Amino acid sequence: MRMIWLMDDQPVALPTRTERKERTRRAILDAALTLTEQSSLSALSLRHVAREVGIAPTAFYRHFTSAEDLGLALVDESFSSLRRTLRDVRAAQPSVGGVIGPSVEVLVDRVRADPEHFGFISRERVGGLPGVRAAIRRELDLFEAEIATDFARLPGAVHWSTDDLRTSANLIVIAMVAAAERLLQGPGTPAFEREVTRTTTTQLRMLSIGAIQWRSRPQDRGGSGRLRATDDTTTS
Amino acid sequence: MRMIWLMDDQPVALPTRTERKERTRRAILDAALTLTEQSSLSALSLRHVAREVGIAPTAFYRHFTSAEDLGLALVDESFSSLRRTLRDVRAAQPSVGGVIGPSVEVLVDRVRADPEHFGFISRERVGGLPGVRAAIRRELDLFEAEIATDFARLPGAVHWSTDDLRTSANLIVIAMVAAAERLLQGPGTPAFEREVTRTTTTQLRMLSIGAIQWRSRPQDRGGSGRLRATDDTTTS
DNA sequence: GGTGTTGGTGGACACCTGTCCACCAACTGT
DNA sequence: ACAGTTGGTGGACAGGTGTCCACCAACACC
Repeated sequence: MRMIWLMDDQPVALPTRTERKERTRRAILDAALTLTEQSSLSALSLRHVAREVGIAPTAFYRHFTSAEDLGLALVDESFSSLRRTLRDVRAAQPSVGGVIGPSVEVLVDRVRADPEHFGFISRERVGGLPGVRAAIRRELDLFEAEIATDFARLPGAVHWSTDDLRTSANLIVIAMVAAAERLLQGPGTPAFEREVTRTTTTQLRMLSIGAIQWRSRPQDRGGSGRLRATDDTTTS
Repeated sequence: MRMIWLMDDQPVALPTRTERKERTRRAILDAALTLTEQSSLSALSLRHVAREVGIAPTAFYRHFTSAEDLGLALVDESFSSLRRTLRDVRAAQPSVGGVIGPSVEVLVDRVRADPEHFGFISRERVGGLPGVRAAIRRELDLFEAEIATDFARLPGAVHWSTDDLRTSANLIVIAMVAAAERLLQGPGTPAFEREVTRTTTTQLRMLSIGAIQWRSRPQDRGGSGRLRATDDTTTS
């Protein structure tokens, strides 16, 4: 920010060039986000965006080379906050069971706080520009891998196959994506949000119970009916 | 079909008017399906469809009142075959565990046999025309309800809460939708299909194990570690 | 055999689309 | 103080869009 002083000694903030560029860049991103709310990025009109922002259509190219470029920026934005928050949550909780509740709550909070970004992700995740779709899948895969790593740290996990780790982590990611979608498509009432939170938590708990049972099976087929303790997964 | 006989006594099939109408209707549906393969229905150009079919743009309105109308017809088409097939599978299998394998195989087969329809569903399920989205959700909800009913028929299910029935059925539907999407986005190789089949089957088995454990909990909290027999869910 | 119905035509309408271009004013680094 | 850089302008381009309209040929029915 560049300061200049007028005659009456009042400092006036004059935005520097890079600041102004960043500002219209933001405006473009925001406009794109609101305009794609009802359709998809591939159907986004560049002129529409320009009109919304208040610039000439061609000025768009000073910031993004294409709609796909814009989309990738939006993907990055959308995930960065969620990724950070969830990582914090998982780092703070020692057990897998303990991490479920807070994780779902974080997800619901983030989606509520920023529906446009998550709506964008949910829409572009399937069908849209291939590059954007790929970027989103990469983020979700990363997320899945982190969950699998968490699982691998569980006591007794050394004997679980890598495949099954990924498979169960995948289902968890799927359930969370589905929860976000339900949240976005349903009414924004607190009651509905609470219901989605409850349902999703239940689903993840069921799942982790099943996963733990499942994996003890291959090396203990036909053994006694006695199963591993599952306290980890029920402590909220 | 109206038959006419030429001089040399060869019967020639002359399509009646309604048959011809039905034929171009089909052509429109097919064209719309291939044209939306890369984008969404809301971005579908009516003129493009007409060109593909080989009719004048305005002739479209003789068959559908709008793009949404077309979309609803496609939703109906897409689900009708799957719904029928899955219902047969579930009717033929007495146990929930036994139904998982065949169900997943049916799903994979149907998706492979008709990727255009399922791609359409997967894309329009989120973001697109609201009416179409609602129709798809209705179909999935119906499917979820049927699964919940199956669960309710399990021995010992009388004590399970309706909510938990729906919650677990919901996750099953979610996992199957996700499987279809993975199948559609990944390579069409048989190896990949087998892997998706295996992964999804595992997920559904884990899930049903977890669900069974879960529900026995509320009325038996703090009991022995002994759990219900789960043979149902492991017999393929 | 005549008549109403109907699937399809083709032109015209007003408007919207992405991208190219020359141009400009003002901020920046020296 | 000056020259270069840069964010933004506005017109023009070739084309694409949905929808309206009058019109037609052929099928269906009585």
